[in-house]
Amino acid sequence: MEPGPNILHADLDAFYASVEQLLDPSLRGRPIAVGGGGVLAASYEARAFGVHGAMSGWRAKQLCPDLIFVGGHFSEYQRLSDLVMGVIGDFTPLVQRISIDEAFLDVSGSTHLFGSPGAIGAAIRRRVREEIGLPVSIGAARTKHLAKIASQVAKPNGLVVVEPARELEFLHPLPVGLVWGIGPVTQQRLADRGIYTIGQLASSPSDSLEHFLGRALGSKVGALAANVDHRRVQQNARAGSVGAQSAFGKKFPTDELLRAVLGHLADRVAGRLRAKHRAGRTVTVRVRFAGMKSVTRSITRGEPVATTLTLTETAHELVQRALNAHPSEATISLLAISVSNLVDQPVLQLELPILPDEAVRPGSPTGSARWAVDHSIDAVRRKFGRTAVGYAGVALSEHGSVPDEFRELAEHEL
DNA sequence: TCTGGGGTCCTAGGACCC
DNA sequence: TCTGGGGTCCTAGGACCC
Repeated sequence: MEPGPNILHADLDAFYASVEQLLDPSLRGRPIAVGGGGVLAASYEARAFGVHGAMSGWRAKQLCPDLIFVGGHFSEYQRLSDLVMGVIGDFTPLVQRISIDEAFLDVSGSTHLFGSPGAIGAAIRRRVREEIGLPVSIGAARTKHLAKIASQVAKPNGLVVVEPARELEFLHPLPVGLVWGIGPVTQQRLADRGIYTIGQLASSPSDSLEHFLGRALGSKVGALAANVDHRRVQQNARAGSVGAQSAFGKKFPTDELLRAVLGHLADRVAGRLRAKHRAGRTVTVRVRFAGMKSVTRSITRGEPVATTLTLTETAHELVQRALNAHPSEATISLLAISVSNLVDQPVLQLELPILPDEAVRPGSPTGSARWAVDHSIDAVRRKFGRTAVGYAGVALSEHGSVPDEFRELAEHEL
């Protein structure tokens, strides 16, 4: 007996923009973009004009002169997303939240209570629309991969159930770009070989697929074509890295610039690590040069890092290394810091005399003093907000055009 | 098409150990 | 002394996703 299409993928439609239209009824039915200088999210009315995320504001205005720009209501996004997840949680405890606007559900244990997967999908959509006021699209299938493709096909504001007997029939006419893991580069490579649909992909010899797609993607595609996707819906996986980046146009990498930007980035990253009671052994920096070419440098240490000063210093050394290796590049346009190889950093450890990242420099605080300073700053910020206090040259630096509240909340755009 | 920010996963080469 | 294979970790780059 065949298992039913018990995996659901729920995806909120144009999430940020839909929230803005919910909050301000005068925006409903009109082309809007969330963001100031650039478009972070566009309503479907705006997308009809070709406006999409990651587009500059003036370009969007060119395409759609009536476009209305609105600022973002960030805490509302999180609150409404939590409400939606709450509705979903009424139907099954097996929920894997992938991002602020997207989740997988396994309803195999719920069908005896709520009916078929299709009925559950319809009920979720109805409740989210009536109780919260947001459109959500849902795909249902036997596997996560297929359910996600189904929800993309269902957009906007639809429901698509892929019955097990009709999986290949559903899949084969669809464009290869819907396959998870096939982006613009691979899509172009496939197009060069005359492959545009998933059906064409499935019927090309698997060894040649692996040859030019790479083994990992090749076997993934093979598994999709053969409908053997064994990934389960998993609850709450923890992040494996924490990072931040800042783009600032072309600038000369003066020591002043490096200190200001890296200080700001390290402050964000280390603060988030501490908030999660985590620390990381590997520090990676990325430097992007004027021509969009970028390089990375990383170092892995014995002791995990979570203090702002140590992270700033480590990042500075790594960036210096990257710059030294490319003496012909005069200007840079982006800096990034990421910390990975994360370990738990129990609060208990804050009181031990020997503490992580004990790198000591003349005239600067020791490791334990750094922890103490960071935690005082964290505490004040929790009470009075981020800008209340910070390291000199960090709190007041205004590098990067994107306000901090916009960061961390990327919405997908298709 | 002039490009924002936070992540994941994979590959390949080299160092090092057994 | 030389050679070899396997495993693990680190580093750098790239593609992709939301």
